[in-house]
Amino acid sequence: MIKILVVDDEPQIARALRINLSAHGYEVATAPDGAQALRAAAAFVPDLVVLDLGLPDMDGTEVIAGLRGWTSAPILVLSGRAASAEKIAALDAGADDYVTKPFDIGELLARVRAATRRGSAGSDAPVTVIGSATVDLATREVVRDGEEVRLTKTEWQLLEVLLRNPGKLVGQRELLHRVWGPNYDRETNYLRQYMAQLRRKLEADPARPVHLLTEPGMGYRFRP
Amino acid sequence: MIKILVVDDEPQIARALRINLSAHGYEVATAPDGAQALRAAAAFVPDLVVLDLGLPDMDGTEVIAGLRGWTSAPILVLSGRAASAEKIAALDAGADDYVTKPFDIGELLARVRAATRRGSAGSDAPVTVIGSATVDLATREVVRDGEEVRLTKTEWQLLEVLLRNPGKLVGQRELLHRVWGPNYDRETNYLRQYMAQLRRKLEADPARPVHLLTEPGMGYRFRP
DNA sequence: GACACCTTTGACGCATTCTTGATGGCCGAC
DNA sequence: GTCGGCCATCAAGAATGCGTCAAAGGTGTC
Repeated sequence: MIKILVVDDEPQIARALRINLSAHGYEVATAPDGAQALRAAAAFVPDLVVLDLGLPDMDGTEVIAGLRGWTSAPILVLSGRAASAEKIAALDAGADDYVTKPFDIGELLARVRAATRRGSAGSDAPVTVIGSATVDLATREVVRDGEEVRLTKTEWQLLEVLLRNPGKLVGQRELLHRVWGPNYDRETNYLRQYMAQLRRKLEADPARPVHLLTEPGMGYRFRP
Repeated sequence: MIKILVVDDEPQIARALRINLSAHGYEVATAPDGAQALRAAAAFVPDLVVLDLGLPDMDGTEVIAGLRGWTSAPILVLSGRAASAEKIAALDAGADDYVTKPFDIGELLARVRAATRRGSAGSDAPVTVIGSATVDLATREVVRDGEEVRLTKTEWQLLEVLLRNPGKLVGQRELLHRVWGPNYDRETNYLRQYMAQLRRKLEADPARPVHLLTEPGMGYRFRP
């Protein structure tokens, strides 16, 4: 299910959005201010963020920057201000769309559809092959030599980040941030522990990995 | 260069858009109606389409459908009609954004940036060629004569600073500052050590570098 | 409450990398 | 011609980071 994080300090709007989005099959979480939004995003890992710019504690562009530091999920900005300068600042900070209040809920839903459609169409490769194993990120299933392989929640999260960036080096800080949250940036021993488990479950020779590679001092890389 | 196709039947608007987009470094083609737009898109293969919905010959959604049949380039719709139903129809037909006229040109440019940023995020290739080696800063990969070359963290940091300033002289103090931090401004021996390693790994003849050049007493320079 | 499973921590051997020192070549200054 | 500064190269010890094993909390289930 597509996960959406709604950030708005006005309870009525947040509630209305939650109801409408839920009714259309999205999984919704809400946050009332910038700090909680960043924390919720780290825990919830949304596929899209609906962000009200008029938050009490932080500037909207700061929240965008905080999100863009580790996620590329679409950000749809809501704002009462229609000034072009505001829109430009938000879009250039990393937002994907900008809607001025009052907004039509149908239009907002259409923009959400447009944003998620693009996000999932481009880089979604639901099934990945790692040696003799087949990983399906959509159904959360791993089959290896005909046998089903069980992965824990943490193992899935870690594997998913790597698989969604095929061939690309993913920094250890980024991995820790996206799997364990912002407060675990230094716990590289977690990475060692879980990478070893993934290799044991997926690689033909766990001691000599071919697809889940270590880049010492920097991070890890999935090579197709 | 990023290519944009502008589709508008009003010559003034088409001209204004062409001038503004060209001034910002885009390559622009224009088409005055739907039929020519589809033909121009096939020939021009744009990275983004700015599409006016009020075309004389075809309905806007038809044009969108015609484009979506074979390209996933972002489509940014312009329209004089602000009705939500229109917007929803266009977005669900495959458009990525919808701007109502009259529009602010700065905002349009920001939306163009946002759309192209997302599109190019996946396939952006900031690859640099050093002799027979190919350096990809995004994926942190170096391939030389078909073989993969491994660089350490420090080597990457040093190389990245040089590659991001192609042709430019980078002072030794700046290099030391950016790679090792503010307390190493005088340790020029580090630079010698690591420049030698980089040349050994990248240059055809490490003793006679062609791309990673020393400027005695000043710093180093990457020549493409 | 007992059990199984997952997560979190700690410790150790090992390989690689970083740091440091020493040597020799090139070039301009004197 | 000699000297001193700057650079390239080589060769160590020191430090860091990784993989692995093992075991202590935590959590949910039966």
